[in-house]
Amino acid sequence: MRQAADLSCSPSIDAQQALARAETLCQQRGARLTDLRRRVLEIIWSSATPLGAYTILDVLRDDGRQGAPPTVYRALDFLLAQGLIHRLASLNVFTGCRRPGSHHSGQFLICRDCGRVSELSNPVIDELLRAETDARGFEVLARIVEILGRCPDCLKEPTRHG
Amino acid sequence: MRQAADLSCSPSIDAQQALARAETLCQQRGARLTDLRRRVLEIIWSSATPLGAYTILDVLRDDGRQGAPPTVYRALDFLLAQGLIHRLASLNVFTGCRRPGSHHSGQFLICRDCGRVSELSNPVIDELLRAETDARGFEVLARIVEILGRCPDCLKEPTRHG
DNA sequence: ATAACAAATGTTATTCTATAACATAACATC
DNA sequence: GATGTTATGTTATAGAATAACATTTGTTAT
Ligand SMILES: [Zn+2]
Ligand SMILES: [Zn+2]
Ligand SMILES: [Zn+2]
Ligand SMILES: [Zn+2]
Repeated sequence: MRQAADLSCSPSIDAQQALARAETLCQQRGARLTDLRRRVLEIIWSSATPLGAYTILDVLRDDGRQGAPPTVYRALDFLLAQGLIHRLASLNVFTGCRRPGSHHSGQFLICRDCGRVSELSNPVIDELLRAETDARGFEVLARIVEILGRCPDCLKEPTRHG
Repeated sequence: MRQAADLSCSPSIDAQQALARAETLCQQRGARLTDLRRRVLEIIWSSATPLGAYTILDVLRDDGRQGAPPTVYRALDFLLAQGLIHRLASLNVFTGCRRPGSHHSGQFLICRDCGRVSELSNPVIDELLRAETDARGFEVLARIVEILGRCPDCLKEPTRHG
C-alpha cells in the first residue's frame, strides 16, 4: 500500500504562493506551465511531506484525469528543469522548492518519523564543497546533500523506532 | 542490457587489502563474514566503478552460485551494517568503503563520464552540517553527500555530453 | 483558413530496483 | 544429538523509471 499523503482539499497559503510564483517565473522564461504541470506542482505543494511519482499519479487519477507513469514523470522533469521542485534521491520523492528562481541543488533535512523536510540554503556548505572539488580539479554538475534524522517536534515525542 | 562492469579476474591490490581488512574487522566484532558476503565484497572491490545489486547478482550466477535478489540484498545489508561498503543513493549502486572501521556516511565525487567515485572525508563538512542541524535541534541519523560531475581525467578528453 | 511543424500528452510495454513471505540449510549451544 | 539461532534458498510481488510509438494540442508560415 502506498503512503497516505496528507492532501488537503485546497492548497495551503504556501502552495498558493508557490503556484503564483511558478506562473510568473514560467511566463518570464517563456516556459509553458500547462494544466497538467500546474496540477502536479499543486499536488506536491498540497502535501505536508514529499510525494513519490506514483502517489502523484494516484491523485491525478482521482481527479478523473487519464494518466500513466510517463505522464507524471514528464511533468516532474519539467518542474525539475524549471527549478520549481527538488528530487530527494534518498527517498525517491519530490518536494516543492522554497526558493525557486535561482536554480540550485538544495540541502535537505528529512525527518525519519514525520517525513517532513526542511530545505536549507547554507552558502558556506556550498562554498566548502566547491573548495573541495576545485582542489581536486573536479567539475561539479549537481550536488546532493540530504540529512536523515529526527526533527525537533518528533524528538519531543517518545521515540517510535527505538 | 546492464552496465558492463570492468571486472578483472583477480582482485586488485586494493581489493585484497580491503578483504583482509574486512576479515579482521568482522573477526574483532564477532560478525560472520561468510563466503557469500566475502564474495559480494570482492565483486564490489573488483570493479573500477560502483555496481548495482543486479550486476552483482549476475556475477554471482556466473560463479555458478544459486541466487535471487534477496541473496545479494541481504549480503549488501550486512556489508552496509559493518561499514564495509557505501550505497550511493543517487545511482542505486554500491561501492567499497576506503576507510572501514569507523562507521561514517561518506562524501562522494561521482564522475558522470567514467563512473569512477572518490570518497572524501572532510571533517569540516561534517562539522558544518552538524552545526547546522544542532542549531535547528535536528538529530542526525545519516548524511548523504554526493557530488555528480566530471573528474579531472575526463575533463582532459573532449566532452561526451555537450 | 490551413498546411506544416513543434511541443505536449496519451498509451502500451518493459526494465530496473527492492522487499515480503516462507522454506531449507548451516551453525552454535546445551 | 536436540534445540534455538543465523544465514541462505526460493517464489512472488511491490515500487520506481523509461522506451517506443500514437495522438492531440499549440504555433508559425503561407
Ligand atoms: Zn530549492
Ligand atoms: Zn518529525
Ligand atoms: Zn567510507
Ligand atoms: Zn571520469
